[in-house]
Amino acid sequence: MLDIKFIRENPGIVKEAIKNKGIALDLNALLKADKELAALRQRGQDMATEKNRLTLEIKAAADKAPLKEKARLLGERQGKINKKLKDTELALAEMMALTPQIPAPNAPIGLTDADNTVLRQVGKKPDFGFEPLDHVDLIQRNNWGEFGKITNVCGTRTFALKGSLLRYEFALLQYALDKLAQKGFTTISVPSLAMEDAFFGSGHFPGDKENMYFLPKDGQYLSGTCEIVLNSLHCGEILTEARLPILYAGFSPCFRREAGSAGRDARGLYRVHQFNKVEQFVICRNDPEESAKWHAFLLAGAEEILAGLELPYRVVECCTGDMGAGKVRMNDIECWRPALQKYGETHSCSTLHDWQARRTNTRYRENLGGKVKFVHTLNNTALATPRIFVALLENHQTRDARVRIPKAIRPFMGDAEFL
RNA sequence: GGAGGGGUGGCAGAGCGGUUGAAUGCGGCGGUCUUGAAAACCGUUUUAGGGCAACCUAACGGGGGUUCGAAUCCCUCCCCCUCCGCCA
Repeated sequence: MLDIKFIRENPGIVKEAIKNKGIALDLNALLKADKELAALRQRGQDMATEKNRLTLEIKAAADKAPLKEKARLLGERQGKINKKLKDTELALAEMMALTPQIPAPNAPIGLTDADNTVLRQVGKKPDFGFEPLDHVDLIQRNNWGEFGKITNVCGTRTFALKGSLLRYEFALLQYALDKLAQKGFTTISVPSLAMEDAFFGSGHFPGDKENMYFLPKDGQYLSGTCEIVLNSLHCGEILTEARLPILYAGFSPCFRREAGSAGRDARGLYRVHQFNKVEQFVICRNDPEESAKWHAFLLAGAEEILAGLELPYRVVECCTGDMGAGKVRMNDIECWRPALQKYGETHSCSTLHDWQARRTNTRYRENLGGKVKFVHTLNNTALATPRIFVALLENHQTRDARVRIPKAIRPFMGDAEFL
């Protein structure tokens, strides 16, 4: 969500962003509703002033009846205006919710990930000297998981991990949490259940509703990332500047319906309905330079984790259409998948400036001058399981279908060298 | 699931139909005093929209209603707390 004043003053810039992000929003209709609303507000306010004046007169008057009747009639007219005002407000709010953040000038322009550009490639792709197995074969050979029966019991895109692979999952999550704690993050586990407002606040609603599991008896949704909850942790608050930045390393199980991706990545652990994720989340001062600094910090955090996992990866600059409505900038990290001979997304680092903060009404008071401003928010994956297993198992496999554990993880795995 | 009690400014906590946008205390900010600090004292301190300004309007968990007038009464939803029941 953008500032209405910014939209009034920069309709051209906003129209450009709407076009480049492929958003279905008629900005002219929005501006028209905004004008209508201003006029209605003025009329409503004038009537309220008059009504307040009458009310005081009634209180003082000896004969209240004629004044009361006058006030009642005014109230009727007021009701009509207020109805119109509410309708217009609602229509405007719906359009405002769709207004996109302005993408950074250096973001590639394009509507699909085909227009993303590769920033850098890191690490050496493994040269096996044999035909590598894919992660599903490795799991089945070692009896590390279950893909067949479990889907009969639990549905599509579900899985079970067994034995050392299950232990590996906990080790990796612990590794990521420890790493972030060392970097100054507050580690925090949050519920996967959340109420609608949180999904609106993060920007996942109204657009991405189809991708959320809904629990109709309770009116709650299952979130696909703990960003949704972390983003609302300070909603409605006015923080002191001294409290910023707030760094959260969040953990939660994540749920995604994967609506619209039927048949895609159907094999294995890459795209599943339920997974676990450690997420980096930053709340900072309203300052683009400050945001840029934390963006680099979050990206570096993910890359340090991948370095510890000894995985080859590349960093991608996402184009306008791929980054999502709220984002200024988005960098995906894609890890190498030897079996498919291609890269697959494992991390996503985003700068949103005050776009989410406006939706959650999260603000802070500046030290100097005491001005109240919206905070900036950023987020990046730290580590998501089981998706990371795709790269981890395939890249570290041996000729005899064993899997090597990266040195950094061995302390969490009883110092074992192999799974 | 059953019974009850609550949600008010940065925080604590009054108000329970009419100058209450809101007492009081704490905290914050400015000042007096002091070599400096503390203490004490004085002043100041919600947010949002409109207006050059004086000022006007709105907001006491969300939404709706009653009334000339609602933080205060009614309805409804959400959240928190206590007790009972059930439960990992």
